[in-house]
Amino acid sequence: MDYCIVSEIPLFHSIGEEELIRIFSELNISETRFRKEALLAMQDEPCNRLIILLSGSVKAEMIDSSGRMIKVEDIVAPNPLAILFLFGQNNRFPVQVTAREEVTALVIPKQSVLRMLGMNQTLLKNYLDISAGFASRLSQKLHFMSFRTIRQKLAVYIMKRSKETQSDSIDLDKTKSALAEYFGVSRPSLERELTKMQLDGLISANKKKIEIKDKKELARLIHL
Amino acid sequence: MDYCIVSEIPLFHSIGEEELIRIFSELNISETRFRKEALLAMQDEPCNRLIILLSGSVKAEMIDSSGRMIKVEDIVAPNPLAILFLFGQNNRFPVQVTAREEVTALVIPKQSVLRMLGMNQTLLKNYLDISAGFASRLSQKLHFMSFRTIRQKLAVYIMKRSKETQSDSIDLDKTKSALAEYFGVSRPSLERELTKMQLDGLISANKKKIEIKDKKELARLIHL
DNA sequence: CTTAATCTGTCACAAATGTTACATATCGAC
DNA sequence: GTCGATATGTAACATTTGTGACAGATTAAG
Repeated sequence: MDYCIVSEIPLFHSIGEEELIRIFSELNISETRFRKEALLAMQDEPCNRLIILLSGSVKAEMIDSSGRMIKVEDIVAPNPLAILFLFGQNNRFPVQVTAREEVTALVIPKQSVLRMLGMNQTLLKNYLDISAGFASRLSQKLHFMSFRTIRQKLAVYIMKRSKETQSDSIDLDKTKSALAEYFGVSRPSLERELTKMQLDGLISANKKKIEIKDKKELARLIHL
Repeated sequence: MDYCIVSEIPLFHSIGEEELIRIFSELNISETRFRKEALLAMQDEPCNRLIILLSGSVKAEMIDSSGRMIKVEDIVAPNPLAILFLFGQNNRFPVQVTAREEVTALVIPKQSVLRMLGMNQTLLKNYLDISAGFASRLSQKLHFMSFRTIRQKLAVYIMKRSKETQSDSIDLDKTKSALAEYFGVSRPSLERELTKMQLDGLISANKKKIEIKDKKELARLIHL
């Protein structure tokens, strides 16, 4: 295994090469390759190993018993998957994970993860930081979902993106269909609201670019 | 501090008295008392300590800048609070935490938590298990919110409660107003849907008691 | 460049939900 | 019990959102 690649993994940040080799040598860690469309984990399967992507990307989906899929998230290297659900009482994968392309991944059994975290304080801190990051995004999404109207959700989304890029003009990274899905609303409804907001002079939207025209009103929308 | 009380705390489960005393003696841990309505943590305040309730209970609320409150959760002793957000980059309390009654709590600085987790494998496992439990509930609530219609949400809620009590008849513990708030819908809309579901023969609702009449159809609603 | 697939913008219409209002019922303090 | 506060049940009406459909635009593959 290549130290250059492994040291890029957030979980192993700031850990020296010798220390890393020592840790790896003591544990049962394997590198596995998955083809496109291969299953890395099935929904409801016991979550007994940590999977960290080394290259490629996967999609996580929820399947209900009627077979309908709900896309949950995309995960790209070098991130871990389902790190929040590795431990716990009845820990099962909440989603099905499929390779979107050729994927290589590190697979570490749960027991080894536990030992590993006890071996190195920095590693432990990394693990906790990464977990907190995921938890924070989960919680943010929940907060986001609590906004009632599409207009409010758009306001939140636009203001957040604008803050991130320090600009009154934002570029959509996802397609509008994906955005509608993320919002949990239908695509035409999202389009309609974008159009209305443009008519109302709140924003100016063109293709994948949105410009903020009335920051005050957008802020007001969010705060009730 | 009393070992009997401390050993009831999930985080310290299965840890012997001497070991616990050793751990506590090395760390900076304090016991604090809060009066009713006292603030244990403010929203957006840096989350630099772990707070574990020893007795009493608190409520966690989100406040937007218009002052509107969204009740998030009640936490009772002997549970920890905001354990998921203790670490991470820009870790702040996502909610405001207020004592619902007289409360005593263990307060452990973040650095001490880190050291503590490195000192004892069982403690580490407990911590990770507890975190996973919270993450799992968060994820479940998100899944719950993703159901579109009020009827679906009611179906999920009723079926879940029915499973918990092993009975086709459930009692509401909250008022219907509170339930509506939890669902993120208006009270009259919730009432209307309950009435409709009764007319459709799915349930029979009276005061705070709901009986399941058509389990098959309720299950179908959930799975699309 | 051509073609097929996907994404985008826009309708008209249906369905779900919110709002406001009011009457009644229930609960708690006294 | 009385009384005020809160919870419940219901209605008419307004608003928001979903659905299905369509044509044009954009993108990716060949």
